[in-house]
This record gives sequence, structure tokens and C-alpha cells, in this order.
Amino acid sequence: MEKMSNAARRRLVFLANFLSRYENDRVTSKAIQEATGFSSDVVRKDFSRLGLGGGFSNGYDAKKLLGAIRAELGLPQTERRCCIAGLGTLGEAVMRCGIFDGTLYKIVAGFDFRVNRTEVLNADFPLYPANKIESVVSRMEIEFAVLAVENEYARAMAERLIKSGVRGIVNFTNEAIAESENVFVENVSLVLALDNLCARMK
Amino acid sequence: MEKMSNAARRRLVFLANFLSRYENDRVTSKAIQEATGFSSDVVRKDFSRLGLGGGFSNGYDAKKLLGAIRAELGLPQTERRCCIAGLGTLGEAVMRCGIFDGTLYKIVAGFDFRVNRTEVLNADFPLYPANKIESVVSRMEIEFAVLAVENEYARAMAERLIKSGVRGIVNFTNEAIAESENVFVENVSLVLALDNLCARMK
DNA sequence: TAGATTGTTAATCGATTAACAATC
DNA sequence: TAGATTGTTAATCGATTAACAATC
Repeated sequence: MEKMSNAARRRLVFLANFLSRYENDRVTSKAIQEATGFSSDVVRKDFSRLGLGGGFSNGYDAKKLLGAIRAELGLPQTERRCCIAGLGTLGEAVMRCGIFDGTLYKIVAGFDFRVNRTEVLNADFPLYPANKIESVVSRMEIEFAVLAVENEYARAMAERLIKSGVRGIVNFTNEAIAESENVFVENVSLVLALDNLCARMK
Repeated sequence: MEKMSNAARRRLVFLANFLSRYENDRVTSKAIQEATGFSSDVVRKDFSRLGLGGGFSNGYDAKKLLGAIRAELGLPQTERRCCIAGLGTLGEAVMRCGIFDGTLYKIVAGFDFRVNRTEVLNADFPLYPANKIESVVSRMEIEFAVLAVENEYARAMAERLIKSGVRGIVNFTNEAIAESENVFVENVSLVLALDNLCARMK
């Protein structure tokens, strides 16, 4: 299979999420255009790579389509283990707000540089001080980390997580974290989002 | 001036943030490549549109470069007003975690559908029940909203914010919010970020 | 049947990469 | 001078758009 473009991959990820919350049995590329803003042309093109082999003119079976997209993208079929690195205001909120409910991502550990923080908080999963990062991440086979430490600790924390075996980081800090061969970083920053809005408004 | 591509705009937004935290006086496209992963070629190409008119071989003046990027992108020069719509666990954390400290974005109001929620919480800015959205947003001239309500209320809330004059929405929910002529939406979702990581790892 | 919609090809458009003269 | 780095052009590569036959 030829490789997917970055833009196409991101569209499909977004569409998988959109379809997982879609209420009808069938969906058309036109309906998707109206709800998401992606042109129906590009949507059909993206879907054509899935080799659905369906009919011609009656739209897509929403469930089958979702399954095909998830398979093509390699989205989780079984539970995937995550940790939260940094248990400040934001990290604690992520851990408590049930954001992973109904997904296959599961938080299995939390870390903080401050020993008292890990002792004061409690959660449905164990919390550890920073000196346990290496042993816990490798023992629990944690794949993903949500990086929510203070900016100044971001790179040091990321480095330790990566050395311990984490392969994907969702970066909530404002620090740039370098990617490497097998480690990917997604930046989820409120300030970057607002800056992007400003730039698009111009 | 010819219009910027979507990809170039996002790179520049990211680079502006990177440069704002850069500690040296001068910076080269190669150093940027190493820290951010963008190729030095594409970085130089992006910068060339700024018309810096600097020297040839001694890198860029980091401060001048940052100023030129911010001007080109239309990033804030003066304070810009934001509100938080939805004061659940995540919304409250955003409001408390000082994420806008040192930026020109300022939270000036919070909204929630639950009257008791706006009465119980307190903040450095006023909190209002949902029936005040329209009047407060227009009176305070709020430009941006952080959408952090429960998924099922996301579209209704977004619609009311837009009707009241909000022009940019940072969407923390999992619901797709349609953009329109003058209203832009940026999705900042932990689950989308993890899905994108999975898709890239494949 | 008429209208709607898909899947796919061809055409267009645009972005990235490679390369290198200029010059610090 | 030698090495490094910019700014820019040309070449390549890839994505999007337009269009339409197939067919539900």
C-alpha cells in the first residue's frame, strides 16, 4: 500500500472520531463536508484508499466505514497504556475528567517531581515520584505519556520517558520536544491554538 | 502579498512560540531543524517571505525574526479577550493553571449551564450562568472562547457563542464544530492527539 | 426514470527539495 | 581563506480539484 500523506492521515483521524459519534446508519461525503468543512471530493478520495468496494450512489455504511478507517490508520483495537507526567492543576484535571471514558486509552500511572504531590493526591491508578519513572514505565509497558509538567522540566521529563520506552508524547507544555526515529510528539497547546486562530483570522 | 499555505502558517506559529522561548541572540535554520524537526530548507523558505533583508551567512537575529513572524501572522500586539465556556473539571483547571501568564490572551469571563456551578466557584474574573452569554460576550467584546462543556452541549454552546460575536473557538470537546465564513475552530483534543500518534506509529 | 452519489481519471495547482551563487 | 549559512531558482514531487461514467 502506498503511504498516506500527512494531511490525509489527519483528516482520517478526525473523520474516525466524527463517525464514532455519528447517529445515522448511512453517511454521504456531502454530509461530511457540511459537518466538518472537508470538501466532499477530498473525503471521497480519502475513502477510496480504504478499498471499501461498496455501492455507487447510496452513501457509506457509517459503521463499516469507521471500522475500515480505524484499521487503515492502526487505531487501537485493544487497550493502550498511558501515563500522566506532571500532576499540577492541568495534569490532575486530565486525570480526573474522564476524558478517556469510552476509548481504549487507559491511564495506568502518574508521575511528579514533587514527592509530596504524589502522596497527597489519590487516583484510580498508582502515582509515583520521578525516581520511579524508568522502572514503572518499562515494567508496565507504557506506550504513551501526557506531558503536563512545568515548561522548564519538559525536556528533561520527555527524555526520561523516551529512554524508558515511551513511544508517543502528547505535549501540553509550551516547550518544543524533538521527535526521533521511533518517538512521536503531538502538541496540544491552548496558546498555539489561539495563535493559529489569530493567524487564520487575519 | 501572496497568501500563505496552511502548512506554512502552522509552521510559523510554532516557530514563533519556539523563538519566544529561545535563549540565544542568534539562531540558524539548522539549529531550528534540530530542535523542531522542520527541515532547514523549508524553514529558510518560510522566513524568506518575511523580507528580513538581513545578512547572508550569520544566521538570524532571534528577536527581529520573532517580531517579523508575529507581524506577518497577525499575532496579538495588544490584549485579546477570551472566555471559558464550560466550567467542569477541565474548564476549571484551564481557568486556574495560569496557562495565559506572559501572553496577551486574557480570560475575562466564564460560563456554565449550571447556575450552582457559577455560584460555587470563584475566579479572578466574573462567572455567569448560560442565560447571560449573549449579553456578556457582546458587551465585553469577547473574541475567543475555550469550549470545555460536555460533548452533548458542545454544538448548542458553540452556536450561541458565535451568534454573540465570538470569532475563534478552541474546541476541547470531541464534537465536530462547523466553521463558517468568519468563525474559526481549532480542535485541541487529547484523544485526537493520541489517535494521531497511533496512526503515525503504524 | 430522474436525481443523487460514488469511484476514479486527468488536469491543475502548490509545496517541498535540491542546488548553488552570494557572502558573512 | 575556509567553512558555514542564507536567499532564491529550478526541478520534483504530491495533493487537490474538476469532471464524469457508473449505478444506486
